[in-house]
Formats: sequence, C-alpha cells, structure tokens
Amino acid sequence: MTPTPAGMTIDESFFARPAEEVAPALIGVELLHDGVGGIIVETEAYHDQDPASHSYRGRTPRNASMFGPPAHAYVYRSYGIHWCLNFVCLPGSAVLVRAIRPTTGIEHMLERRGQLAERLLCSGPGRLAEALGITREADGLSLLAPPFRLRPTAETYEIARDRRIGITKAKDELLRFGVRGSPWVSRRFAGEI
DNA sequence: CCCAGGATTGACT
DNA sequence: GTCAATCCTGGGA
Repeated sequence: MTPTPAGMTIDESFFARPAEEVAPALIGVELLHDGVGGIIVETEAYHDQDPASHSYRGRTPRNASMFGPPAHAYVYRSYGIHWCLNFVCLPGSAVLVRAIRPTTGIEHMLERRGQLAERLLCSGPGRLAEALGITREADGLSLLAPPFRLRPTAETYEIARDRRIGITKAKDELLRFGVRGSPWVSRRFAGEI
C-alpha cells in the first residue's frame, strides 16, 4: 500500500484494477467536483463476489454503472436521504469515497451543508456528496473529465486499514482505508496496516 | 403488485 | 449510547 506519487496522471488503467488495490491508492489524491473538494482521506473497497456490494446479485438498473467501464462514477441514494459517490474499478467492483479533507471551495460547502464546523463538512459519504454538490446527475460520468478532477498530491501520511462501516454482511473484511490519525475521517482507525 | 430494508446522518437520552 | 427520517430498489408473490 504505497501512496500514489504526485505528478502521476490518473487514467483508466489506474481504475482497471481490483477495488481493494485502488482504494488505498486513492488516499492522498485530490478530488474536485466543479472545482470544489479536497484531499481524499478515507475510502472503502467493494469487490465483485462481495456480499456487502450492491453488485453482488448482478446487474440491475440502479447498479448499472458498476458494470460499465472503469474510471466512472457510481452514485446511489442512501437511506432515501443521502447520495454516495463511488469510483468504478474492474466490472462489478467500486471504491466508496467516505471522507476528504476540504481544501477548495469551502464557502460553497458551507452554503450547501449549512453553517457547520469544518470538521463535519466532508467526514462521511453522505456529507461529502452534499458538500461537493454530487447527486444522481453524476452517476455514470467519467472521473477523468469535468466536472471531476483527480490529481495525486505530495501529501505525506500513513495508510491505515480497518473494517468497513455500516454494513451487515462481510463486516469483518478489512476493506476500509484511510489516513492514520487524521481528524477528517468519519471514524478513527484502530487496526494496523 | 407489494413492502422490507438499506455502503447514513443528526438529534436526542 | 438509541432512534427516526425518507425513498426507492428489487426480490418475491
């Protein structure tokens, strides 16, 4: 689990890998949506053959993006209330973006989320999507062109690994990745690398 | 057609 | 720690 080097171009081949390989590689990468965003600090992998994945029972209208080409967005509605952003990897697999450290367009995030402590702007998949203005409209869009922008940075950090959050199946798989000690994650990491 | 349940969040005890 | 909000998917009848 080596950080993605700054200056490297993220292209389709970056995502054409197993989700559990892409998820840690995304930590430290800058994510912008319409020029608003920050540094990814927490992700979760959902692979094919994963009982916790929306793709587990095969292709349906909702999860169609997960079976499309890599390097595209899969956006779904969570609990009828929130939107959650995923990056599609190999067919049937994806990475859920769970938290970023806000760096750019914070005033837009505050408008969308209401006046909150910056700590609560993007620390969770639903919060992040709301702060960046991501909705169903982004489902199926390429991650390599506007409104998205992905760029590796020179951030230094230690990648931690832990159990995924909020799922009922396959809950013991260590497929959540993030910056150890970061105050911007949705939940602290307890496990080792 | 029906309806249980969910990759969450915020409010509350 | 507990719990409701809210909607829409998709499996089963």
